[in-house]
Amino acid sequence: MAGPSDSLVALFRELAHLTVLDEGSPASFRARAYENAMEAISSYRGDLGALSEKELQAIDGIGRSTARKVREFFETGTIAKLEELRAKYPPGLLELTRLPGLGPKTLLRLRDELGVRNLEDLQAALEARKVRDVRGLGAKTEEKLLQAIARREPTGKEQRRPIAEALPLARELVAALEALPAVDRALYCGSLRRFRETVADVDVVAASAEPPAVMEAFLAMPTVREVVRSGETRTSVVTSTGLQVDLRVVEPRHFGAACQYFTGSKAHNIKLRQRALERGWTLNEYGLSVTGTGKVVASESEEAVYEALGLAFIPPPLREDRGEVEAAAEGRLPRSLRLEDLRGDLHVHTTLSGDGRSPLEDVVASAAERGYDYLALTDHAEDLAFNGVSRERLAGQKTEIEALRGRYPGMTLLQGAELNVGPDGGVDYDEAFRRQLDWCVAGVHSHFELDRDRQTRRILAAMEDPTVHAIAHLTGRRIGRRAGIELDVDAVLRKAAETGTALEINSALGRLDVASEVLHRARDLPVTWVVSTDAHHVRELARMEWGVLQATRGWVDPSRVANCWPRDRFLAWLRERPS
DNA sequence: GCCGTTTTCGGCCCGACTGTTTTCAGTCG
Repeated sequence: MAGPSDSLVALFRELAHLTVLDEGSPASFRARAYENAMEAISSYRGDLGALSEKELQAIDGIGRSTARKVREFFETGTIAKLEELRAKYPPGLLELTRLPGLGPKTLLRLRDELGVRNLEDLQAALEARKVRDVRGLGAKTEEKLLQAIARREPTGKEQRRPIAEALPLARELVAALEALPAVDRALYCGSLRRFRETVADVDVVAASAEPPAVMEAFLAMPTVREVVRSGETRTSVVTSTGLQVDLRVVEPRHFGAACQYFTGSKAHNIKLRQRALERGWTLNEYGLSVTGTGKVVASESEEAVYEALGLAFIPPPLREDRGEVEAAAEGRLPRSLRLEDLRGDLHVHTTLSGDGRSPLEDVVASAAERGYDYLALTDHAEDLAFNGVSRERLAGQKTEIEALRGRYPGMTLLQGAELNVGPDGGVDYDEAFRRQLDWCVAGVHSHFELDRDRQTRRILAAMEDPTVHAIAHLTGRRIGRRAGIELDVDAVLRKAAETGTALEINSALGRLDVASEVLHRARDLPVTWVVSTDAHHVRELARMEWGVLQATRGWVDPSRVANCWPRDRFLAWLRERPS
């Protein structure tokens, strides 16, 4: 959803980055204020450009200075302060801040004392062994920086990885750790547990009474390619895929506090620690304790930490400092979705689709095993190259479904299709044929290159079609591989509220489409959602758990999720739709 | 730079690891 506020957010991100360098401090309060402003800007629903300086200042996280910069941006297209910093710290120098191990203080000292202005300068200084002459730096630092430069491209933390890549690895590692006799429990934390769509690294916490044994076994795991650093309780490695993994080993009695701590986000934890301080306590990875005496208030479970702080338990996907701490304090957190809330799956394929891998019978049997009350079969409609299904074959499937209905009386089977949204919003077959189907989802599978206006009109047109019940994977993005179509998201959300057309939350890890930012943006709008797996194989029916986390992250209330409704209500909703 | 107030300046979160120190600063998460 590219719009003016997105470029504004990007400018503040750059401002924060440059300010850390300018002040020579990663803990710069000014930089943090810019980051808070970023959050305030991106979560503001409305036209920021229409607000006066005074109105801007009324927004939490925006003060006099930021308000002025926002106005400046809308009036001139830029921010003078940013231009000034850009001139002071050219891109070549800025690039060096991405080198692991090189912080702002050292970088500025290298610039002032050795005249380092870019990567080439630094490399030359390192090779000439001049860096060791700078006070506070030595031969080891030279070695470390040379290595950091050498492996700059493929590994390390510069490149965020899609969740679809990191999550399976994290699960394997956790399972391998839990299989160790020395390990009580293990859990992946960090941004992965918060269910961010990309991650810079994987954080794993393990509970053990014998940390050295765990570290030794961890370092010996086959996936470990390189050891970044290793201590008694904390170790960082790079895996064979280039992903960094940080393992923290704690005593079992500290497990909950450690998981809380390492799950973050940073901003969420800062809020929590402030709350602890107000109560005369200190919160760290070992627990919540009384400042001074060290008497433990809570440490064994995350639940206990939140409870002691007077907060409802905050599910990890919500921990982004988007107002969840305040909401938890006031008892108005959204009721999070649970897997068992889902009463049916409304987007699944069978072998009828060219890319489906499980036959109809198996798909229906698996859905029944999951205890679903209803299931919609949605094979690809005819316009999709290779994989699409003709009217005749769809009619044949209807007969098969009819026969299966007798065998699964407890589950309502809906015959549907996944329609293709054409460049102008038209969909497959003809209206009379589509009306014979029980349930249609419509999604974008082509023409990703159209401009934002046309894409928006295209989606709005599909939503107005009375035979379209839901829009599948709204943008068509593949995380880390293909950007989705650009859309005026607010217009789409308004249309969804107006027409009652549901928006799908696609559970495939590579999609997670609708994005959580958009879900969050819609939190107070009367939009109907469906959480679907888009399964092409029976094992992919299990993806529903990811859709649940995605919805949670987006503050989606289960009362607005159509496939959380009991069958009677769901079917009544289907019948009621205007046509 | 924001916030809040005992209104206009002071506070703003915490610890491990590393490398360079002679007691700690810088970086990272």
